[in-house]
Order: sequence, then C-alpha cells, then structure tokens
Amino acid sequence: MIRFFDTLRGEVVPFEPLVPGEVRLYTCGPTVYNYNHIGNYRAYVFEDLLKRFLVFMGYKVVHVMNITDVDDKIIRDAGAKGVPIADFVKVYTDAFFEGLAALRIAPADRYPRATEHIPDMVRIIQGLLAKGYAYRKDGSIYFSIAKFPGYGKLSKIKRDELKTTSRIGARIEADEYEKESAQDFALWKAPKPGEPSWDTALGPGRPGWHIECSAMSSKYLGETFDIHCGGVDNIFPHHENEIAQSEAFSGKPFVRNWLHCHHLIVDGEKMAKSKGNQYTLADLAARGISPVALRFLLLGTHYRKVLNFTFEAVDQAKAAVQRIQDFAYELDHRAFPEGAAGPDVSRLVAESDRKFRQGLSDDLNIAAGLTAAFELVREANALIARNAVGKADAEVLKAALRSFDRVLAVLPEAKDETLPADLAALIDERERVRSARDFKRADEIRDVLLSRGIVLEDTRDGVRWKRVRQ
RNA sequence: GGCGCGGUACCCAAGUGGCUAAGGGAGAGGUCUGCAAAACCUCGAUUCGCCGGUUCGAGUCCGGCCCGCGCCUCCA
Repeated sequence: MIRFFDTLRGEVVPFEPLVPGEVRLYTCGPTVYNYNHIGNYRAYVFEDLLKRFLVFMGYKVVHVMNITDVDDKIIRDAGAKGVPIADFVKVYTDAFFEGLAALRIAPADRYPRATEHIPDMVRIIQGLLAKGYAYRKDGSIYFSIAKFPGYGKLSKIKRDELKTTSRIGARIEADEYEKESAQDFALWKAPKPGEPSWDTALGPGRPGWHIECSAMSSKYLGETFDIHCGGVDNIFPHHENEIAQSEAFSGKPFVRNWLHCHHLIVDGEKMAKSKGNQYTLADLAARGISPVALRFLLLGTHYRKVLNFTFEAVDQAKAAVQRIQDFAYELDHRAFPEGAAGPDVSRLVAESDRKFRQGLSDDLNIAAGLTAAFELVREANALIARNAVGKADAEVLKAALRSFDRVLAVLPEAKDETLPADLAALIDERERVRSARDFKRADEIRDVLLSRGIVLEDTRDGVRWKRVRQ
C-alpha cells in the first residue's frame, strides 16, 4: 500500500486514486521571468520522483505542469529590459525545459500556458460572480474569502487571524487596497497602461495569479483530481486560493492529495540574491558539477525535510552515483562464465526489489529506497568477487538495476560510446609498452587520458576505459 | 504572535518502544594489481541536542529547556 503525507489532512494517509490504476497529477510550474535556481529544481526533481515511482508501481499517470507566462514580475522585468513579453518569456521557458532534460526529469503530458487559457479562466470567474463569491471593484474582480467557509483549511490559517498575524513589518492596512477585505485576492486585474490586457466578457484586463491553476488543472484533469504538488511556500496563499476558487465554482472537492516539498538552503542559509548563493544549473555547470550528481543530491533528501546544499554534499552525491554507474559498467563489460541464474542472485534481486518498493511506498522514503538499491550493488559485487555470478545471473542483475533506474534515473543513457581515434591509439600504445614493461611511458599515457576524462582499468580480461566527469 | 520542519558518527542520512542504531560519502588497515582504478574483507556512534518523567525496557512516548531553519499575499 502506498502512503503519502497529505498537507490538507496533516498526516500520512493511504493513497487511493479516484480512478483505480490512474493518477491525475498537477504540479506547479515556473513563472518564467528568470532562470530557475536549484531550489526550484529541487521541487521538480521531487515531483519527478513521485511520478516515476507511481509509474514504476504500475499506475498510468497523467501529468500537467503549468507555465506562468504573465504576471507582475514578468511585466516589470520585460518592461525594464524593453523586450516584448513573448520574447522575454521564451528565453526562460527554453532554459527551464533544458534544465528539466539535464536533470532527467520525465516530461509532463502537457505544459499549458496561462496566456493560452484566458477563456477558461474567464468562464470560472463568471461563474464565481454569478454565485456571489466574487465582486467587482474599479475594473478588477476579487474573490471574497468571507464567502468561502473552508478558507484556511490547507494552510491552517484562521480567517479572523489573518489581519493580525501577518509577519511583523508586513502588516497590511485594509485601506491600502481597493478591496472589501484586505485578504481578498484578485481574480482579474483591471488594465493599466503599458501592461498586457485581454478583451473579454469580463471587460479588459489580465488574470490574477491563482486562477490559471484552477482553470488549467480542471480543464485537463477534471474538477477533482488526485495529486497537486508544489513548494511549501505555495501552501499559502496560492494553493489556499486555488481551493477556494475551484471548490466555490465546482462545488466539488478540488484535490485529493496535496504534496508539498520543503525548501533548499545553501550552507545552512536561505538562498538570496544578496548572498550570491542562488545557484542556477549554469552556475553549477561552470563549476564542473554534473547534472546527474545534482539530481542524485536533490533526490537524496526526503521531500518534507529542508535540504542543505553544500559543495561537499555534491561531491558525495557524485561518488554515490559513480558507485552505481560502475556497477552497471561491470555488468556490461565483465566476461561472466556461462550458466543459468542461481538462487543467490534471484533471492538478492527479489529482496532488494521488495525493500525498494516498500521504502518508497512509505511516503517516498528515498533513504530506504536507496538502501535497497545499494544493497543490490554491494551484495552483487560480493558475489562477483567470489566468482558466483554467471552470464544469466548478470542479466538478472542488469534488469534489476535498470528497474530501479526507472525511478532513480542516474545510469548513463546510451552505451557503445566510441572513443576518439587518437585516444584509442594511445590505449593501444600503452598496451604495447606495458607488455614491454615500460611502465613509465604506460603511466604517462594513463595521465594523458585522465586529463581527457578517461580512466583506464587493467583487468584480468584486458584493459578497459570509462569516462569520468570532473 | 500563528503554522510547520529539524537537531542521530567527520559529512549526508534512515530508524518513531525491545535482536548487535540502516545505507552512502570520507577515513584507517588488508586482499588483488607493475603501479593504479574498480571491487571485496575488516574497523568505525556503549550512543541518538540538554534535563527530568513514564516503562521490565526509549533515539523512539510525556513534560520542560536550548539551538537551527522555513512559511505567514504572489518566492519551489
């Protein structure tokens, strides 16, 4: 049985999708006004783990992730640069998708854009007006949270405390706003000069932030769907407001399971532009950090815990990934004796598979999952060292490792990589001088290859090479 | 002030009442090797932020305290 922590209920609960065997998943995507930093990607990697695990467990997953391509910051920053919004947004949207691919995040089924769903949002806002949940004020339309009794149920905030419990220094004076209540939020914003505006049945203007997710999730996943994810910072106000809008409009429960990922900090401190620790993938690439090592690092801390990013932890993640990759390499390249699969390997594979499933089924306990995966690696290596693994065993182990990797996604994609001719020639030369016992020259060649990212291993079956990332 | 997460070996990180406190990294010793690499074997917390309490028994439950971090109107 799979169990997840549900933010709304505040406890770990059995996971039961609305339609057996199928999971409808909505994950909050980026607002494309800047390059994503590793904190953003932590959330996406967590969602990838969730989705890959569900697929691994046999579910069909329909995954939708929004792209917010109109909002205050986009308008502000595009304006400051003097760039058309469409061009401005494209740069960061493209970078976002590159980042997903680099981190081996399995693509969603759809990436709906806010600007392409204005009519869907208008329809919901019209409905909310008709039902009395929304009101007009100076060309804008607001949602009245007083009309929605369940307001605050996700974030555990009591409506009457909202006014007084705001962070010190950030209190909101009701009269600064043109709303009936300071806590009401905008569904539709009146047009302003220089801002994008749509002419709709509501009048001219642009959508508020929250309404897009209500519109696009219900359009593609239904008015009630299984899982909605995001960072903890989205709990309030974003997801709280989504619930209010969606449930007020449809009269049905919006989401069955809310999963929120905690934040990433760097060297024990919150990321901040002023601290210069808001790393992007490009920043890390410039330091020679491979995306797969980063993926493993982001994956390795349970999603409901704060992840402390350090460069030491990156090195450790890299070493751990290397261990798994080396094991796969061994299975692919070692000359195993002929023979049928033996009971030791079968038992090992069955046991680690059981632990892997059981671990991740427990609210995505990734540590338990990784323990199972490393158990397979360690025990199989021990059997190999004792010469107890035949060809058929190796195939069974390979299949098991590939199976885990459907979730972890850290193994090299394609093999059969060919070595540049000059490097291949060097390896041949080294073999010649080695048999002539000219070890000085042999070691020189090894150093040359290492500087090109190639490690040589002399085995009983001959020399072999592999690539290492710096 | 409200809501929430966490303090377990040098580092990362499981474990939520009971066999010898997972796993990974780093480290030490050994096997193998021309030397390496990889792999394997061995070692590594009498102890789980601190103080009380409950219990035959607590890292695990209860109370108190200390420390770190996050969210509280648009930041994943």
